[in-house]
Amino acid sequence: MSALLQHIAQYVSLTPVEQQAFLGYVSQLKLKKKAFLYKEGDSGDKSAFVISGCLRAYSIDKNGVEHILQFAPANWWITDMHSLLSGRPAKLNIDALEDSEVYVMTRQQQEAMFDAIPKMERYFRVLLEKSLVANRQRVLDNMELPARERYFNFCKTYPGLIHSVPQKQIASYLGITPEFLSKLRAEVK
Amino acid sequence: MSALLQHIAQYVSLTPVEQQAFLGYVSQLKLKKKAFLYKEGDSGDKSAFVISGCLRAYSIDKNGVEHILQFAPANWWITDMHSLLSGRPAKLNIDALEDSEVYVMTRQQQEAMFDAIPKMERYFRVLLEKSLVANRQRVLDNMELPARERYFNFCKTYPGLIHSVPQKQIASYLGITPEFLSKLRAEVK
DNA sequence: CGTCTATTTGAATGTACTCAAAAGCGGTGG
DNA sequence: CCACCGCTTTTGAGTACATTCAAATAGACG
Repeated sequence: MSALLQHIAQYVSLTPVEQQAFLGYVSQLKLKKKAFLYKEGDSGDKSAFVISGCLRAYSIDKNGVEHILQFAPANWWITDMHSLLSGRPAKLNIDALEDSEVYVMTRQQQEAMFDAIPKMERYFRVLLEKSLVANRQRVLDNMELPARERYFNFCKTYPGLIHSVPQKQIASYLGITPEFLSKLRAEVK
Repeated sequence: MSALLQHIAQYVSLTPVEQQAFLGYVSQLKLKKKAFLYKEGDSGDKSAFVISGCLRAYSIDKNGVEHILQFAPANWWITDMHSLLSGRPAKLNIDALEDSEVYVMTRQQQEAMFDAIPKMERYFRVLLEKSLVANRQRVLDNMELPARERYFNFCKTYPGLIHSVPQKQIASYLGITPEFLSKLRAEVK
């Protein structure tokens, strides 16, 4: 059974017919390491559910520095939500950190899907609630904690990622420079 | 007609019967300036929709410093979503910046309401999408922009708040000290 | 009015950044 | 299979943005 249907089943119970119908609104896609789902300026009207592998969403600031907004390991959704809602070109880049397999759903498909399977409103409503909690906590952490403690928190929260993604990218997620993260790590040892 | 029903009508159309039913799940409350909806440690199992006035949600860090996570002027929802979802005691404080009037809905009422009026899933799903966009942008802004530009952005985004809330609190929202905000403002003039 | 809080200003400090260079590591091709 | 190339990580020195602490001034509210 599809990893996505299993994930959905944690939040709402769909009938077999609804499950089949749902799968009609998504398509499957393989992304090689470093391949993009989309880049800044592209359409960005889709979201992806990661079956295996890991994606990331990041922006590039006016000095050319990358800032990672989100990592998406297996069973996570990832999208440039601003672009998805507004229909405007993406401001984020989304690419694969390793060979990955994802489901893709366009905003059009999603909207049609909501009309066809109203129960799915709840699934996304609940996921959005959880995302919002995590993002708000991240805002607070950035205000309350020094980089050192944000790094410790990251290690606790994403133990899997620490060994699979370059430090440079963890620094980028934490909002600090790779040099500074290196120094933090040095003083811990 | 209630400000809340008007707000809902922007996203989903309820029948008069559903509207009446909906009002059965909320209660109205007046908050004097500085009165709390709840404090850290309290139950926090409710959200509020601001009819008039303005509320704020903030946490207090281990040094006793306040960090404002959200302002809620008229027509905004505000809650400690983490507490709301987990059922655990609030980590945020929510109080009124001025005399305010709000609708209050407990999580229990909300869940019963979702079962009774499934259309309302969409209303909250859409609001959550918008909140998430705003929060993710805030995370990025904190990483990409110096305090000076975050302040300018704030002025553009919340022109109404600048004149009605103390600078101290704007600094707290921006993640800087009131002294530093004062210096930023001085060098602009 | 008088008191309490918010804001301003200044000096000293600290956390994190920039720039530069060296060392480590991984992948790729000869 | 090893050598080389490019990218990541480390280390160091100098710098900048923002904080802390302190004191003076200005404002708001009873």
